[in-house]
Amino acid sequence: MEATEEKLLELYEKLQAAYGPQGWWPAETPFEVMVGAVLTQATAWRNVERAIERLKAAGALSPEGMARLSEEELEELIRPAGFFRQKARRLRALLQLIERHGGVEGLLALPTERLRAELLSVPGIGPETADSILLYAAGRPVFVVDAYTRRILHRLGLLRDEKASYEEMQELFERALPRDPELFGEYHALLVRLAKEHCRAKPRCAGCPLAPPCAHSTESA
DNA sequence: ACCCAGGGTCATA
DNA sequence: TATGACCATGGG
Repeated sequence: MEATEEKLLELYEKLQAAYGPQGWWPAETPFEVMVGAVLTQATAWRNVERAIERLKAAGALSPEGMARLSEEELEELIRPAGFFRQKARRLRALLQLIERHGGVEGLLALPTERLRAELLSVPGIGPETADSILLYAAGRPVFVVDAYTRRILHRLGLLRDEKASYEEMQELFERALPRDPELFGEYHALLVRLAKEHCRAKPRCAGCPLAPPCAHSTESA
């Protein structure tokens, strides 16, 4: 096994030992995961929770319930999540994809590659949002890459070229790790946790579970 | 008052 | 291909 792959496994074990299970994705249904995946784009999860709660209270946290809303009503409900006009459009486009496949179950039953392509065809759903849905709603062994992932890999010196694409980084993880959706889900959540816990902590590296050089430090190793 | 969140799209060059 | 502007709310 290559050195990089071993380090990715080591990192996972360290994070897991430090933080334990993260229990992602916090949602009761696959549809709720999909909605949350759109709402959380460039948005603090706290604000997404408010929006989700409002949708739930309005009976709009199901495809049927959401379909009953006008675009303006949907906008108003999700307002706390920010970018609410864009996101209302994106949710409605996602809803149409779901309806075209006879419901959430039908859509999520598609083969992984096909499902990914269908999700990416929805305006406003990019690689990370699509993969979050594949992993956390459909339970597929797909690794979710985000800005934190790139930053941390870079700091740890695990990125060959600085300009690795999303898919290249994804392949890196998917090659290094056992193809287990449970593990992928925890790993991604742990990377987010690491960033949240310590990136803005003061003092900066207090309690960081990683050996120095600290993975999230902006200073070069 | 500034910075940034569990991104993605579109217009320029 | 590669930057920048834009979307918008809420907390540090």
